[in-house]
Amino acid sequence: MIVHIDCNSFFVSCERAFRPDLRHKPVVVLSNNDGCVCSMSTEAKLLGIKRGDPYFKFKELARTQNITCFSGNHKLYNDMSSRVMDTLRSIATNVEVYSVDDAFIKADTSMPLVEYGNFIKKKIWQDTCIPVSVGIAETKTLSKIASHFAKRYKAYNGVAVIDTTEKAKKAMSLLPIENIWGIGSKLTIRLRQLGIKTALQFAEMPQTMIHQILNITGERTWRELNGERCIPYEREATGKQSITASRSFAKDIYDIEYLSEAISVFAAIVSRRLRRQHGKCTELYVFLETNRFHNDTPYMCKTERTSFEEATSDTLEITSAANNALKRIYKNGIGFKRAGIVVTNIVTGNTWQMGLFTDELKRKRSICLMETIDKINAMNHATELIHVAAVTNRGVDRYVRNENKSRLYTTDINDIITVKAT
DNA sequence: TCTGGGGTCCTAGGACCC
DNA sequence: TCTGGGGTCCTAGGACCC
Repeated sequence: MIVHIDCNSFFVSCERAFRPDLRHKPVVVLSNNDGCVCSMSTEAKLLGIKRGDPYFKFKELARTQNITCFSGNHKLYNDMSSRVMDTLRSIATNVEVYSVDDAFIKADTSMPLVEYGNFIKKKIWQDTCIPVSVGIAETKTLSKIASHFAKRYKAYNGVAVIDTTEKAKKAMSLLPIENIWGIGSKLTIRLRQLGIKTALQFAEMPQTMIHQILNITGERTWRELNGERCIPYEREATGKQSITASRSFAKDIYDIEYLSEAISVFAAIVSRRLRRQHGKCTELYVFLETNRFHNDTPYMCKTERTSFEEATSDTLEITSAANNALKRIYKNGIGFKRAGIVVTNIVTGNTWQMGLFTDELKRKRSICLMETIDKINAMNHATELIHVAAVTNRGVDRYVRNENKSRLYTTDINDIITVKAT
């Protein structure tokens, strides 16, 4: 059996772990730039707040209803996530970390399944103060459905097990298709046009029909609902195949100097992440985007691709290539709301294709320089001590709104929590 | 005034080859 | 006069996820 563990309102729960006074109160965590809702507590949901709602539209409601709003503090959430995953690893040997707030494990236990689920839930709460929902079923897709029910219906007390065909059918008959893992907005529209409304109706569609209207991914979902395991179980997280760094700005940016500085910060971020996974890239995309929500100006997204002759993770090389790409797509007089960098074609390990004219000495020096910079920067969590000259150490944050950020309770010694005796 | 960021996988269609 | 067909590889973009 496969166990799906899903943290409840994860970002909100991370904030609450250090602010127990906020339990049972409406809380939301906003996206970068205090843009829209990323995570909300049930109490906030009951007040009508939905995931993705823009902050400016409910700011007044937040004030009158005493909704606590946090800016995203992703360093904290990532650290809390790794604590949750560590607890899971102490329980099972085959943890698949699926995202920051959910994971799969294979049930390897003699315990009754509901008891096992409760044990996991309790242990994570003990270790991290993060509430989770646990779903157990034959396939990943069904275990996702189980955890969905565990989260939404109080009677389950956070643990739901689907271990018979009858239970699977019952659960699926109550689940709208758009809540199936793998069925997004486009497929929902198409399926609804065919009169398919519930997961059970979808699962009972004839295979010939599935072939006609779905691609291989959709078919896999259909098989999984019918109890056939076909989404592979990936225990070891492999390195990323692409790494992105991007931000929306608080206002439209017209100045190429500003953009260049942001792009240089992104270059440093992706280079560092590349080196952290012992990877090098050969391809780089730089993109600039105008505001999608302005009706008076046309939406525009310009992307420029660059490739490196030899795979690299050198900040200087990536920064310079990214800035050259920026110059090629920048247009004077256009205000850009978002910019970013993506590196792909990542090779990992010590073997990679060398360039024809590689300067061996230069390459060795570059590796040595990057190692040294990483070591020095690792000594200070708050700001980077060493960065490319064009970049201020305020990073991209100077263009980004971040008004209600909580402290780095778990990763910065200066932010560690103080306990008062009463 | 104000609407996120970081990923994966799949596929249609173009480029290219013989 | 008459102008192929089949295969592979690559890539941009779509769809989906959290």
